[in-house]
Amino acid sequence: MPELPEVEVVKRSLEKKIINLIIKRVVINDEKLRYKVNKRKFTSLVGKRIKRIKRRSKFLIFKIDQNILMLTHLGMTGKFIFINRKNKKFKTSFYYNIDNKKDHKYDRVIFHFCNNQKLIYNDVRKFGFIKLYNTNNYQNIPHLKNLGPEPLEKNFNSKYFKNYIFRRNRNIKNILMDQKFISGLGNIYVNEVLFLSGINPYRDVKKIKDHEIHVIIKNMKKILKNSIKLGGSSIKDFSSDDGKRGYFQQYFKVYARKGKKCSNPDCNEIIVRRIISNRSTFFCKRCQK
DNA sequence: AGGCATGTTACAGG
DNA sequence: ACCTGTAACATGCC
Repeated sequence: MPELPEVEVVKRSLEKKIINLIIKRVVINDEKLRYKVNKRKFTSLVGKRIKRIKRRSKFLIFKIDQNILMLTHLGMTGKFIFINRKNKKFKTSFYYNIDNKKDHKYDRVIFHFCNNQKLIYNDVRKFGFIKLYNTNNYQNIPHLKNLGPEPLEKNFNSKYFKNYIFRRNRNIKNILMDQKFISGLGNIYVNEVLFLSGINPYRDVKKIKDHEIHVIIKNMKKILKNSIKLGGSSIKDFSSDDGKRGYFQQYFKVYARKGKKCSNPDCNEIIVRRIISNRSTFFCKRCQK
C-alpha cells in the first residue's frame, strides 16, 4: 500500500478524524514491530491530545501535546484504521475488513480515545514502526535527516536533478529509488514514471538528455498528484466492502504486467520483468529506450 | 515447495 | 568518511 500518495491519503483522512482527540489508553498487542514498541513509553501518551499530523516522504509525524512526536512508517503492509463510536467502518486501506476476525489478528497497536473511538495500527509483516520522540523538531530525527527533497515540492526540479546525477554511474531506476536523491517514490511509482516517460530503467543517468529530465519530472508530479486524487476520492467512499483490490492497481500501465501487451495502443511488444536494485522491474523494450 | 511482495537499514567492501 | 550493493527483517499468498 504505502508509497508517497498512499501515505498522503492516509494522512488526510486521519486528519479529519483524530485531530484534537485525547488519548485515553494505548493497547499494545505486539511490541515486536520493526522497532520495539515500549509499553511504558507509550503510557506517557495517556491524557494527551493529537495536535496535528505531517507527512515527510513515506513517514507520518503526529504532533502531540507537550512536545511529543510520534513517528510512524507503514513499511510494506502497515495501515491505520479509525473506528468511531458506532463501530462503523472507516477504512484507510483497502485490504482491511473490519468485520473479518482474520484482519484483526494483525492489529498491533490500538489507541483508544473518548466515546469508544479508536485508531488501530495494523501490520501483517511488521516492517512498519511507531516511535516516540521528546522534541518538536522533526527535522532532526535520524530517520528523516538524510531524506532527499519531496517530489512535489519546488526544490525538486531539473537543476537539482542534473546536479545530482552529474558524474554518477548509476541507472535511472536505481537513482529514482534512492531516498537520498528523492524521497517518497517506491518500486511501483518508479516503474510507472519510467514507462510513461519512455525511459528504459537500465539507462545510465549520465546519458539522460535535458528534455528527458523534464519529461520524467513532469510525469512524476502528474502521477503522484493523480494518485493522491484517486485515493482521496476512493477513500471518501466507504460504502464498498470489496477489500480485495487497491484502487491504484487498476491504473497500472506497466507494473506487474509481465507477459502482457504493452499499454500503448500502437505497440504489440510484451512487457518484460527484470531485477534492478533488488526489485522487480517491468518495462517495454520498444517504448522505453 | 519456492518465489514473490508497495520498505528501510545494517553491514561489508571498495 | 563516503559511496554502493546485498541481505535481513516477518508473514502470507499463489
